[in-house]
Amino acid sequence: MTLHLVDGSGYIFRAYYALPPLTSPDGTPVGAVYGFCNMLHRLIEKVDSNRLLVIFDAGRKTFRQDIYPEYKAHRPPPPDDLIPQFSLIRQACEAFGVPSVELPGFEADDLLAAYAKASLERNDKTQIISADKDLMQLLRPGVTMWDPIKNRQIDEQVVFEKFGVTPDKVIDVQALCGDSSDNIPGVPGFGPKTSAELIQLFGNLENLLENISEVKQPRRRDLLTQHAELAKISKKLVTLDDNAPLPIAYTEIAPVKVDFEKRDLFLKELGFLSLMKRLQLADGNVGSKPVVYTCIKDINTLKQWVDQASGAGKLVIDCETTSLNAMQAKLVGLAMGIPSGPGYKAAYIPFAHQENTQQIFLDAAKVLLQPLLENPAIMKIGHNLKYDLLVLRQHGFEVTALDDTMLMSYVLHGGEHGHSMDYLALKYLNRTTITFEEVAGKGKAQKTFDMVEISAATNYAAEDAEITGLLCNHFKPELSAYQVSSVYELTERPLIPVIVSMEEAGICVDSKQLQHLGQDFSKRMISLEQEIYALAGQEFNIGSPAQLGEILFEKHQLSGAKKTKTGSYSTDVDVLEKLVAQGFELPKKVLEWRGLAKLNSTYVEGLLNAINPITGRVHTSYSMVGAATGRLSSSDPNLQNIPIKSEDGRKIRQAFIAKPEHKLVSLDYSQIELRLLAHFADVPTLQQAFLNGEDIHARTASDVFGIPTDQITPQLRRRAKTINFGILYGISAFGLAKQLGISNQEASQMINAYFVRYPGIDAYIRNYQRQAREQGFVTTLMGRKIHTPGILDKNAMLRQFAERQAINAPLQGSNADIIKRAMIKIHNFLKPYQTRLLLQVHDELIFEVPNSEVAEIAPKLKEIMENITQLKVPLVVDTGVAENWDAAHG
DNA sequence: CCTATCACG
DNA sequence: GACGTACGTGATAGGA
Repeated sequence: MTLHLVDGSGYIFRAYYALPPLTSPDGTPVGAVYGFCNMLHRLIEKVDSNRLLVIFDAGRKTFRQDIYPEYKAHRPPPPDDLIPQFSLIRQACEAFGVPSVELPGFEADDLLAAYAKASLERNDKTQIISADKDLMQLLRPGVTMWDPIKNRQIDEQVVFEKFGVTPDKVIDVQALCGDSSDNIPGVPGFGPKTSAELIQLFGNLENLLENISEVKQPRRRDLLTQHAELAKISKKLVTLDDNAPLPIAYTEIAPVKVDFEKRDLFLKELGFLSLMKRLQLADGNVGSKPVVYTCIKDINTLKQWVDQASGAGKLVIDCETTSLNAMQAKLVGLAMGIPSGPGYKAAYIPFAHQENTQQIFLDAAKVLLQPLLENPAIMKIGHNLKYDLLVLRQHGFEVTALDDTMLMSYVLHGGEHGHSMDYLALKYLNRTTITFEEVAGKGKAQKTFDMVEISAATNYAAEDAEITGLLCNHFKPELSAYQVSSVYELTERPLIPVIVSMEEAGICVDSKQLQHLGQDFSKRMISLEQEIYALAGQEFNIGSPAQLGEILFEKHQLSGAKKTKTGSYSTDVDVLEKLVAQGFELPKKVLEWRGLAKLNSTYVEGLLNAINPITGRVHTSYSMVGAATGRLSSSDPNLQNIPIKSEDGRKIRQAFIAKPEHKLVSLDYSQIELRLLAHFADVPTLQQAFLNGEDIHARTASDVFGIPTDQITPQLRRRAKTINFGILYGISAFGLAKQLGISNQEASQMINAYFVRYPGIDAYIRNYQRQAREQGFVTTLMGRKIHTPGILDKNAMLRQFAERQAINAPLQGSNADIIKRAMIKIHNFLKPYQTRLLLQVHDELIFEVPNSEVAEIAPKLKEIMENITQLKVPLVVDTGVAENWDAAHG
């Protein structure tokens, strides 16, 4: 039986800093206690029915201060609101049935060493649960260490990366290089590299000190001779005392046994009711055997699973790959789930793990799997199937008949919460899943999935397949119960293959042209920099808002300083433009510089880096659940925010080109959200204006300002345009005033005039806000529900935010519905043609059309888009055909 | 890792 | 009476 030794003090500080400062009903601070209970619970589940001992520091004074008074002397005392929590945390251990110890005069680390020794003497295994580097010296056969933060085993390899030596030499290295966090001196001037090198050569500190003369470098010899005593003291300080007396005898540490009643009483007293409920739900899992997943390593087993899937008529699939970028991901394995009893059984097929054990060849598996995947009678269930489909297509698979649990969650709960599998598993199935980070690590050391051990990969991947199946069972009946079947069946689900095709197609970017642009921008930035430094009277980092704010508002004492919410000076466009209006040259140059910096880093460099080396094109990734309103979002790279407004920006857009013998064709819905507003709010004047094909902003200017259309100046038209957009966003007089640079009063008068001239708008706003208050969501043209949590919040700010969302969401969301339906219809229409849909930018579709098809296709696409639905106003689509995107957009 | 800024509809 | 103040996204650089 393994003994698990927990570094309790480490846990306390981690819990304290990870959580906001909660208080119990009686006002005691309990944030750290809460976090500690959570961690303790996870530990108990992890160690199952093995032995667990939590070890704490007893106080600040230990034998080490007698050796060296400066030891840990510079550590600040614990925060005030943590002090009362120490004893509560010891009570928590007791309440959870976990023994804990501490010993005055010794650190927790010494007790850990002593218990590990006792365990070794009896040939038991010890698992230390801590990330503390000072404990790494204890590693040896039989003593292992687990980092609970990074969720990984700390083995010799990790220790070597940290100290440059094996665990048995760690204390010697620490003695030489010291430790600033514990205030251990070491040899001044020696860092980790030097120390490790010397210990490698001499074996240990004592041998090194006896043979100082053999050290080659004179400086090192001097330092060692001079500070030998400090090194010896340092070694004493870092060496853990495994002779510390054991407060609880080794044999009395019993396996963990939770007294649920006692635990719940404790949690209730501290006000942790939701935690208590969560633990109660998990209680059934403690000590129970985990579900066993199958690893499919031979063709015969695979055949059995394929046959069963065939019989069941449904199959959960989940691809494991080397990358989140589907176009570049290599397929490493495939998890399958098949209905079994009330749940699912699940298996994992490894194809390409680096591990040197038997795996199935992808081509062999393909023979069995392909008929299943392309069979329209067998539903393929997945979570974010768009990704799996794209990966599978790159490996020669075709997949039809889809059900996607992520999209089900999206249509049921859009705006309410996220749609990641881990989150949904916890919320709807009360299941805590293995996270990707748990199997692959995180940060720089993160492994790609092919480096993960097959056994761990099986547990992770098969669990995902099982969870996906269970989520499908959970959500599928709800779709009709909540009347979102049609959005799911007619919009979201059929959109999957459309997006797959778009992402796979990618778009041509002229890299030569981009490089030239980059050079031009860089040159201009350099000369601007010189001018800016001259104007500022010093050099500084122009890209740093902090430094710029300091120069403008402190050094040069310019007026108009505005603070951001963190208290630093704001230097955004609005602020700088105000300064420019006062006649200052510096902010003008900075704005120009910023524009170029943005274009260069985000677009020139960003796009050049995004060119796929194999296809030579740029493949964005669309998120189908990124925006609560039903819009798509685009990332890696984002192709929905390519510049268009500035002259320089348009040059970026010109670099998006059609392939040879093709044209880019852009079709965009003209004023679609205003048309939807005219439709929903039933405003006769607006509807008539759209029916007449009038300039809508001029019309508004005429109506609001009471001036005939032919006398509208560009200035008035601009104001009307701003108020039109303002209405779409849930306007306030303040917002409009700020946007137009007019007084609140003038803005208020404009809004009043708007409501008077356009009866229906006011009712529209009140209607949707009422729906949001009564039902918690608003509904779009095609029945999509967009949740507006916060609409009843007692915090006025949050509530008003939700009220504005309730105004905007039906418009933005209906726009999304319309263009998504158009995309689906067009995708099917285009099957016999070479024309491909490449991009979607919310109200615009961009196609790559062979020259020979342009004349026939362009009008047909326009017709499909305009007739997707019948509103009280016409939908109008503008078409542009050209070699590049800028020219095509018109 | 978070904040400020800025690109788009 | 005060407070904050237009909707929805994603990428980058700086700085703790």
